[in-house]
Amino acid sequence: MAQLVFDRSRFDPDTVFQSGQTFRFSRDERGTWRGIAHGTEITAAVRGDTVTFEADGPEDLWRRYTDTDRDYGSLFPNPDDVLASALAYGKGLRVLRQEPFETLISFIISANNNIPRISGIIERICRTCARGAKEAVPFPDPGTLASLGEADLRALGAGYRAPYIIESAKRAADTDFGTLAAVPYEDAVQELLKFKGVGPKVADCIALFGLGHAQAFPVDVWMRRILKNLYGLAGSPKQVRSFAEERFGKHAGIAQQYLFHYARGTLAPGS
DNA sequence: TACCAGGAGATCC
DNA sequence: GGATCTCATGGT
Repeated sequence: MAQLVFDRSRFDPDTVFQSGQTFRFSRDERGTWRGIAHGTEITAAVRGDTVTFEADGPEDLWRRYTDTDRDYGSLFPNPDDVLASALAYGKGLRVLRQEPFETLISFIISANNNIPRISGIIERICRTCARGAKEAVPFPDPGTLASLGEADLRALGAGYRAPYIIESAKRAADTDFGTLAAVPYEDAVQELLKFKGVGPKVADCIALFGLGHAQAFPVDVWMRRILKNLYGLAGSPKQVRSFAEERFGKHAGIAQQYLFHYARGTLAPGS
């Protein structure tokens, strides 16, 4: 059993697990978070300013998963006013390093969808693939998921994304995600775009959350919202990405996660 | 009822 | 290359 103890300013489960990058965690009455990642059950208990993170497996895996060895403060030495506010607002937020296949399918489901529904669909998929009554069920491997029928996935609420999920699961079975994590960001995105249901935004989410490409900058409705309202920039997703690359540098994706969280917490929907 | 949600595919030019 | 329409589903 690996046990990691953090100050809440370094890893805050209340922020990380509600930030829309993972969909498999929930909080109990006592404030303890439970979920599953890399096929392993995780608990993260909050007591005052101390966070105790526990999971089976090597400590290295969970240090990498939580991205807690990296000093985010040093990544943005001279943030502009907006980013400075977002960094302060999201104190304790981290960009998780998740399983590529789970990230791929989760963000295919995320397209034109909302976070509570995404979580529900994923949970039902995991439960269906597990066929058991265990409390926590892992995310299925590509072969198991691909063996579900399109009708099965529609019955679980996936809607028109059902065929995308099956096709992409089949393709993932023949994909070496380790290689995609090692090649340059642009090359990884080109490869990810070959999956059905993966466009520019979803490809960036997979590159950032699943492959560790910190320069990936997913542009969604919230990002366009914050760039329009707080930066006065109303351009296409492509223009927004080039602005982000210039403004936030090679760790733009980490800035993006803070800006996303900040926008959802402070800006009005539809603004 | 119409609109929205961490968009993408298909089809148009 | 960009503009436009449609795509399930559940919540407001």
